Amino acid sequence: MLKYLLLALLAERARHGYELKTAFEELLGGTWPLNIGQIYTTLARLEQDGLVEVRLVPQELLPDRKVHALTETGTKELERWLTEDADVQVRLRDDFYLKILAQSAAGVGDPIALIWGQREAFFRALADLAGQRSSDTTRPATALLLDAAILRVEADLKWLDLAEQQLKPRP
Amino acid sequence: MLKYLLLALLAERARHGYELKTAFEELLGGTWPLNIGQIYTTLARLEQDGLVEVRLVPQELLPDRKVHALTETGTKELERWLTEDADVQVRLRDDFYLKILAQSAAGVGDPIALIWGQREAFFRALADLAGQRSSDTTRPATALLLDAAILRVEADLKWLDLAEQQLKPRP
DNA sequence: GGTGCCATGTAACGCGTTACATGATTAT
DNA sequence: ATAATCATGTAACGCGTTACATGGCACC
Repeated sequence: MLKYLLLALLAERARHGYELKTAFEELLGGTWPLNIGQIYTTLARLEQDGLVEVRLVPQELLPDRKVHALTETGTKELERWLTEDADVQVRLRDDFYLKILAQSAAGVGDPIALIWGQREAFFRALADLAGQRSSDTTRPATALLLDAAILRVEADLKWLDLAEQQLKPRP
Repeated sequence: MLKYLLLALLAERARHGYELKTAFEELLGGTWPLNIGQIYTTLARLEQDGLVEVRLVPQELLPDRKVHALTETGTKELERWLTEDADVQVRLRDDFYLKILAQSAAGVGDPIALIWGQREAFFRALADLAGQRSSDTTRPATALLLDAAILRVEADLKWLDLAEQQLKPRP
C-alpha cells in the first residue's frame, strides 16, 4: 500500500527519503501517521525489487542524499496498480465497532458509556478535519481525501445513534 | 485486535479453536475473512501470556480438543480493553482512496474509470450486506455491525459522486 | 544551552495473509 | 468416489509500529 504511494510520489519527480516523508504527509493530510523509518525500509525493498534506482548526491557537511527515481519496471508496476480495479472489502476493524461487538458477546461493560465517549471523540475529529480541509495550503487531492474522512465520520456518528437506540435497555 | 475478540468469545464460554472460528465468523458476519491458522497462533500467544488456560478433552478417533478458557488475568485484560476509550483515528487506507490520490500525484491513469468500477462494486457489496442483514439467523450484534458496514458503503458512494464532480474535466 | 529541523538509517516486535500438512467422519 | 466438515496446527512472508541511534545546522 505505502509502496504504491511512494511510487506515485516518485513518478511526480525523483526525491530522497526525507523529501518523500514531507510529501507523503502533505498528500495524506495527516490521516496516515508514518514513521520515517518505514519509508527507508520500504525504499530499500523497492530498490531491491528493481522498481526504484538510487543516485547519490553528495552534499557539503550534511550526509549524502540518496535520490530515488522510478525505473522502467517501477513505472509499469505503478501504472498496473493504478488502472487495476480496487478490491472492495468492507473492513470494520475499528476499535469501537469491535468493542461494541465484544461487549455484546462477553456480556460485560456498558455500551452506552462507550457510545458517548466515542461520539465526543468523533465530533472533535470532525472539527479537526473541517479545519484542515478549509486551509488553503491543502492541495485538491488532499482536500478530497479529507472529504472522504468527513463523510466516514458522519456515517459513524449516524451509526452511533443507531447503536444507542438498539442497545439502550427499554422499559 | 483479534486477540480481544477471541477473549470476548471465550468470556461467553470456554471453547476450542475450531469452535472459536465458527463463532467468530458468525459474530463478524463475514466482514473479517479469517484463516483458521491465525486463531491457533493467537491462542498460543494468549496462552503464553497467561490470559488463557487450556484443558485437554480427549475424544475417540478425532484428535483431542484443546478447550481454552479465560484465566483471571485474561478476564481482567478483556474488561480493561472493553471499558477503555477506543482511540479514534480515521484511517482511509482503502485501495480506492489511495488510488485516486496516487493518480492525482502521479498524473497517470483515468480517475473516472476507476470511480465507475468502484461504484458498481459498492452497489454489489451493498446488496450483499442488505441480504445478509435481513437474514433471521444473524444475531442482533452482528446485524448492528452490518448496519455499520452499510452506512460506510453509502458514505463511500456519496464520496464517489463528490470525487467524480471534482475530477471530471470541465468544459 | 536547548529545541527543532534536516537527513540518514537499524532492530525488534506484532499481527494479518497465504499456503501447506494431516487425518478421520459424514453427506452427496 | 469425492467433497465438505471437524479438528489440529506449522512456516514463511509482508508490512505497519515503536523505539533507538547519529550528527550537524539554525533559531530562540
